[in-house]
Amino acid sequence: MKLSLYNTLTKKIEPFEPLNDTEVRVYSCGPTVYDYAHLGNLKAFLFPDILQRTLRIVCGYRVKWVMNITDIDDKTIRDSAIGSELWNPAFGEQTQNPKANLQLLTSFYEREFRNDLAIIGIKQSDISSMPRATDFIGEMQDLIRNIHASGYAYVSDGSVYFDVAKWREKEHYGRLFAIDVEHFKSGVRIDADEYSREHVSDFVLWKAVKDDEPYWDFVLADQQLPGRPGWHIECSAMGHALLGLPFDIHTGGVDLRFPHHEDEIAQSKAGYGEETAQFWCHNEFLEVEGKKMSKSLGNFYTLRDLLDKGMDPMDIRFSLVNAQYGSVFNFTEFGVESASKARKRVQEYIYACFEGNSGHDNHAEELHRLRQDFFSALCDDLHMPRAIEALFSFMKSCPAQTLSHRDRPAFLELIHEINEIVGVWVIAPRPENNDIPQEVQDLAKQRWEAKASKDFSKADEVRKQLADLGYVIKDSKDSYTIHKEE
RNA sequence: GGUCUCGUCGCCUAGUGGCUGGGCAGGGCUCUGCAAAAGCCCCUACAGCGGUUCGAAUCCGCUCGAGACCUCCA
Repeated sequence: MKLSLYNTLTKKIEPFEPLNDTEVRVYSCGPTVYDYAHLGNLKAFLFPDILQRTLRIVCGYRVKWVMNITDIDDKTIRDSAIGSELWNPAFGEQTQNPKANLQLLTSFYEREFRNDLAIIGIKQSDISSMPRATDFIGEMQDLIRNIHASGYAYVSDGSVYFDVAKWREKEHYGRLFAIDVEHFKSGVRIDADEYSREHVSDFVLWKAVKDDEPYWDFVLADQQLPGRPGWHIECSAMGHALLGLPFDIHTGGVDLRFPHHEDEIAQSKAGYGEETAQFWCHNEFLEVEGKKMSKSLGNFYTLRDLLDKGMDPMDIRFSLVNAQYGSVFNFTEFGVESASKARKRVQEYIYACFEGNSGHDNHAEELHRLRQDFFSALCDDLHMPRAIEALFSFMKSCPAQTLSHRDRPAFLELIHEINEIVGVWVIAPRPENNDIPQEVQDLAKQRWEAKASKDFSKADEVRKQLADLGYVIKDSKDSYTIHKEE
């Protein structure tokens, strides 16, 4: 099946065709590792996860997915600086060497980030590489030299800037984001990693070293320019080095359209003479309980915050994934509960397909329609809500007990494929209560026997004992299950 | 103030000129000593006001309301 995607370059949903026939190359702007991943990060990384899974499973492409790790920027420097209140002993002992301190902080958060990815079901094995910016300083310097040689960069006070005004004489600047030319201030230089679009200005490619900050030696046209890279240059260099330009799809949050991605396009074109990517795809932000997530509103959640609240990471994944990436998503606790119930219903259906007797209805047609509807919804700009709807509609019209011995394996095969993308279910028979202590299992058995012999006071007494041990018994018609109390 | 998006059943999310979308909550039933779980059934909405049309939640206009960006954020 062919995928269509909204392309920020053209502001249209366009059919996707790979640039070469060996593999689809995807670059995702990854995290700046100065803190734990928050909900918004998760949404931003679940989007390319669903994208690459769809490209592989539904479209049948080989995919090369690169997600960078930004381990050098204003914030990582600030938080790792000597005297920083944000220094956490878990990073290790702070040294007198700024570069070593930076590395201690970023490697800590990078480990945590990789762990968080695993927790929400983004597989390390699906990501072909997660390059660190600091491992590509040489490539960035080469790129800056190229840009300088082609006349679009100049040196000022030991820093190197991109000459946007000059670039605009030749190329369209503002391809991803409508830049207000009225506010364009020619020759104004911006040193910070981020800046207001009201002050579109020359952005920094290389920042001159400051006291007590990490730096790398750099020679540009016989000038010694010790310093460190600007924010935008890393993605240009790593995308070029690892995927080659132009590659197929570049993803990131909507906030990155400008200036980050706009500048990436300009740099790469100026330095490499190539377009960056044929598709630029941006995920919308999420809100929490109807409000923008922010530290000041107190609704700012990291993944670990949510796990501490007792949420199941698979419910969080399902909740976030069951939304179209391009729409603002309202994350609520009730929404996670809803997602949890819905997810369990599907899981019950799957278990039921392994249990009991087969029905006699022929659901081949509905199965075919489910396959068609689910995957075509995904192929329409990753429209997951519509895809999931197809699954529930199927379950409604075809209860598990009615599936014939032929339909059951067919359904399981299909749900397995679906799960290769959604990734929140277990396609296997209901697990035995293996992790339940023997003592608890014995008590549960005693209760069942007492109940069978109509000794209800004994049965209730044993149930009480089990409750004290933290276990709940759920009876069905002719058996029971033991659950650990949450 | 500027730019933009959006208002769909109690809540969340689809749809998009005609055919009662899905999930959660809620109600009923089945099962059951009780409880829980599970399953089945029910629950006819599209902010308001005009207009276009044989027909609009879906197109156009206005009004009201909400949110986002413009400031660090994915």
